[in-house]
Amino acid sequence: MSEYDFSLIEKKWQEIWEKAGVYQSDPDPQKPKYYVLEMFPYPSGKIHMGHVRNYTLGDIIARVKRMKGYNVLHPMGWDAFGLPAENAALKHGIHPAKWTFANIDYMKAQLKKLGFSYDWRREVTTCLPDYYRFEQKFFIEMYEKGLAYRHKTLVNWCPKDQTVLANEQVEDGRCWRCGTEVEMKEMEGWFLRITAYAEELLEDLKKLEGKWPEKVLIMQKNWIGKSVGAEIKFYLPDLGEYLSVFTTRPDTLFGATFVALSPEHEIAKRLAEKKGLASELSQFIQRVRKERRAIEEGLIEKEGLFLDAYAVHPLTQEKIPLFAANFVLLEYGTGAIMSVPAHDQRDFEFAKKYHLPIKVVITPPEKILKVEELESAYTDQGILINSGEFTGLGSEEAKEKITARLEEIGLGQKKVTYRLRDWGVSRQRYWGCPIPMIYCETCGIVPEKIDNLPVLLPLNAKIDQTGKSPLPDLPEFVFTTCPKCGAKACRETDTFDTFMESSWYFLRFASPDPEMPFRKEDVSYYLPVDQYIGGIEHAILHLLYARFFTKVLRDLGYLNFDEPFTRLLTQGMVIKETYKCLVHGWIYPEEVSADGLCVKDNCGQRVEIGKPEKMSKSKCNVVDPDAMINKYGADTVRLFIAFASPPEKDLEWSDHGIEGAYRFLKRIWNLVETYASSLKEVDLKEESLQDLSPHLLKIRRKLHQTIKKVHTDFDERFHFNTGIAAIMEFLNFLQDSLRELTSEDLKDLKTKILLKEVFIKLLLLLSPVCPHLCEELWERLGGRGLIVQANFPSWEEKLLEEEKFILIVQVNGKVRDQIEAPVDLTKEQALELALSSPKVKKFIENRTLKNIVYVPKKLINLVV
RNA sequence: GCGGGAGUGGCGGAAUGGUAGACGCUCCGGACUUAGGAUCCGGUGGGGAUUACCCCGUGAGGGUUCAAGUCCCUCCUCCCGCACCA
Repeated sequence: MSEYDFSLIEKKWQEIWEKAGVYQSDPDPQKPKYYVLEMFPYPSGKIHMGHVRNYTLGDIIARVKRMKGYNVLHPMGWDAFGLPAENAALKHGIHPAKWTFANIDYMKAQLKKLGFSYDWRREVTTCLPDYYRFEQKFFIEMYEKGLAYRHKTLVNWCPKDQTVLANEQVEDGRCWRCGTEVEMKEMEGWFLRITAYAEELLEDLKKLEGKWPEKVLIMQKNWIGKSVGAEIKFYLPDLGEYLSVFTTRPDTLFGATFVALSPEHEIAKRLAEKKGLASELSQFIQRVRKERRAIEEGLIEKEGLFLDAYAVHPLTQEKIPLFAANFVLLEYGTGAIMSVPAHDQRDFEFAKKYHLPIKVVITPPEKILKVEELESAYTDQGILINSGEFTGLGSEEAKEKITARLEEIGLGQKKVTYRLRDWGVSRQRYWGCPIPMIYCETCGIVPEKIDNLPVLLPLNAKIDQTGKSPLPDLPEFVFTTCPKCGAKACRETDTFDTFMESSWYFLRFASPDPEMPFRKEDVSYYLPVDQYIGGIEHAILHLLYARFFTKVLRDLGYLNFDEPFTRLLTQGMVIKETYKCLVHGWIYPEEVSADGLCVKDNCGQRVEIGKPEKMSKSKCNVVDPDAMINKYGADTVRLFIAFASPPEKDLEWSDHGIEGAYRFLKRIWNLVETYASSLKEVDLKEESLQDLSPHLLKIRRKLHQTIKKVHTDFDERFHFNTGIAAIMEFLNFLQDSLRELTSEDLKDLKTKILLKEVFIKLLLLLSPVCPHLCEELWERLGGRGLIVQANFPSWEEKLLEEEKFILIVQVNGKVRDQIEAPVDLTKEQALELALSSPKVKKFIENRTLKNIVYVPKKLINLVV
């Protein structure tokens, strides 16, 4: 009997599988398809445990579906443009392209070592012109449809990365990538009109209910941020024009005692000009821009600048003052609000500070609200008071009626507003896809001709220490001719946000065609993605953009479906405990002595064990996948990861835990190896498994119960941890049972056939998780063909039925006895059995039996 | 503040309203050994009786039910997301 030599086995089978092309998939209308996709990685250098988890989960699903007869598409690629490549260029003087491709090579080898079942023929690398040329084409088509436009706005600017950031890429006022505080800057850039799809993006979330995590749906919904209300016009006598405000509470209109504008609002600027307040306003603007972050955190009070002007209330004709206020956002609604201090907390605070009138117009039904008693705004709905002819109406009704009145007199209308902003896609970066636009002095903005695509990213550029993009300084890139008039013209030197690439890569996988982005027939066969798997961190950005792209491409005639990802699984993080020394801060586990002291620099301080956190270098709690593969093999790593916790929860890495997984595989290996040679030639005929001895029947029954359980857990629930537990449980049971067999028994053909069935099916069950080990043992057992191409084992429904069961006898709901009984036990028989138990008797004597509840095949409860 | 999720042994985690703690780890004991950090066997929620008996136990408190970790109400704690969005 040989030992479990995982490195030999894994290498052997990886080569055989690759040679045989067992994971290749091509469209086949005769077979049902299943597209399982894991979020492709950024080639950062080497894979981390988060990747291993993500791809292990996807691989198990892919393998199970393959065993279930699906034509499984399971691809992998590289999200290869991005800033880290430029940073590496700066730091190590290596070209971003060289760095990126070296990383891809390395990481690809790592993925191969883990035995993932990818169809590598379909590999997509987004920094290759083969890929990004089509992205340029899509952009031009969007431009021609009015979905892409150039626009000057206040943008989020990261001073360190020297680039613009989308709203989505600003986290807590900091750059999502480098953590530098973000500044506001006015800049021109390209935008995609995602807001045109806001309603559909919101509405279609309903199609994903029950298939995507609820959390993700809610996050998307909030991000889109639909509000229904009214746009209301206030006349400005000073300018002789109207100012529009947006409100969700037109029912509070009579309580409006002032109007507030964003300081950046162009009407604020014009008014200030007229009133001689221009310098005050521009100072105010500068301050607000700078303090924006602090304002949002509530660290700075609400502040305003009185514009020395009044607005006319559309219904009362009252003149109310006009302020530029630091809490009014330019980007939302109309950039101006009607302020109702009695019923909005922000307006309330502002009114208190500037001693503005507060007018109560909504009151709860129980008690009339009085201004003097207000300590904060009353923001609930209620009954209208002090509202002219609308007094007495409920809020909901009043919203309708007041809006209708405004519409009649032409001073307002119903209005829907979204929080979602258009997607700014320009980045002042080098390592990205060039934006295929040209600026011509006579023709203006002209898209590059489709035939001239791709606009190649020049690879001869040098990144210098300023970190700025070298593209504007490359004359051979910048200077070109106008596609329209042929005159000298300049290219756009910005590149696309890398989220552009990840917004359609899943389509390219289905059909990596050199001539077109994808063949329509391939995409309509494979798409949408049946199961998408990735981290929750992409709940908004990537998933929203990909949904948007899908809808745009549908409207451009490329696709015939609305949503790209039918089901979504967001896996939890891989976390590990941390160690903290008072002197050294975070330290490595190796730096902690057995008695819990820090041994770094002989420091000797007590070490605190921190709670588990996401693996990171700075916290010294990273576990390197390579090291684990070398120590235990890919199968063990995969097994531990799948077993340690359910997919959507965080997984705590445990050095002891992986030992346990390794132990389990060695047990399987030793067990199957013990019998392999004697069973290899045995012909597995299921028909000869009738009339088994009770002992063998018990084994067979347990096997079939396990198959069913694993099927449910692996194929329906995606709870791999419990499925694996069931396999472990079966192994424990099997070893106990085998111990009872004599050497005579083992010579019996029937026994041998049964054992062959047991081992063959056991290996099949485990094979999606540990394919290498199972393939090797499958071969040694004389399994037919390759296990990775075998079908999922079936189970016999009638075998699941036991003849006997353990009757739980409860008295008043408490378990008092357990009695073995036949499954067809009637209620009367159960009662008789229960009453005959001395343990039960003890609890019911001297009491009257009031009720008997019998649950067949389970329990009987005697109520006394 | 709003929204979502979670609180179960020493730990990770199991339980269509029906035996709480499957499975794994840890720890303890034993076997085999020159040795074992290998392997195998047994035990391992708490308390008490110590043979096979009882009591308590799923964040806290109520409720529904023959029966509650699971359903309902109130509260507490933790994690995550959003947050001056008018």
